[in-house]
Amino acid sequence: MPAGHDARLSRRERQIMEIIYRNGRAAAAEVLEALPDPPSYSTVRALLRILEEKGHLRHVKDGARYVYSPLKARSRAGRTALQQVLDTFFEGSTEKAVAALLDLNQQELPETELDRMASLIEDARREGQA
Amino acid sequence: MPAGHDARLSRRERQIMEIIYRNGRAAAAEVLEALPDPPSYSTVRALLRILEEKGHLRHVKDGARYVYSPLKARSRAGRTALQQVLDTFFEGSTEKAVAALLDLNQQELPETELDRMASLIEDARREGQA
DNA sequence: AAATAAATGCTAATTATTTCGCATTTCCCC
DNA sequence: GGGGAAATGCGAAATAATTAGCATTTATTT
Repeated sequence: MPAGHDARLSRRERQIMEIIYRNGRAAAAEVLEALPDPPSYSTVRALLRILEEKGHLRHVKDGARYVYSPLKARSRAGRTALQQVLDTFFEGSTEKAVAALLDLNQQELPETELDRMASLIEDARREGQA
Repeated sequence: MPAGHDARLSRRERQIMEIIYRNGRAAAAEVLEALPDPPSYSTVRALLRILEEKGHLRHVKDGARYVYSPLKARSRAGRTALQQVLDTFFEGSTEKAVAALLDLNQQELPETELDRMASLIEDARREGQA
């Protein structure tokens, strides 16, 4: 299995998967609305069908329409994606990635969140000693 | 501009960009070696040419061969990629992303690195107050 | 300087992706 | 339960991506 969420996805397929992970789930109309350079409704539906065939999505009926959600849990997909970014851009260094992450939202991090992150690091310290 | 490093890249293009970001720079033969489901040498060269035309890569000559490197600095590309992962999988929450990051390399984080990360958080705290 | 080795340039073909239209089904409301 | 609205299913055309071959250029070695 290669890198990324799934390196084998095509451009549109990946765009759609990202939209659905963001929303948690979505119907064709919502995906269409969120797509850059949006194609037709038919096109979106075709891609959703393909993604389902490939085993990346499933759907449930909600009235007349299909609501799609990812087969792979967001948390697991997120870990995979993070690992990929870590290896590609940060030489596998957790520290460098954390530094970049803190830099992203520089001014908007509330005290309480900083506190919790400090706790996370203390937890990791104790884990390491165990 | 859409998400990811560049959401408009095709599957192979993205694979190649990731390899070059990982290595810093690479010639065709090295890219070929690192590609999953490796195509022919000609194919790799064609894609490198395309990526250069599109403005993602540049090359310098090293003896007979071209050595390619990204036009966009790795640090900047890394920030963009992180932001994308943050928004797609962690609801934009820095805290959740940091937690996942610490979880990835659970047992392998040396004390000194944990110390430095704790300092980073303290720095962010001071920045926030400034 | 010639021969060899190793790289690139370009063109053309195959394959995959992306796209949309139209027929059909499903739901919802009166 | 009939009519309208809104969804899906399917098939097939157009576009984009991927691939490889062969001619040529560039470097290296003897």
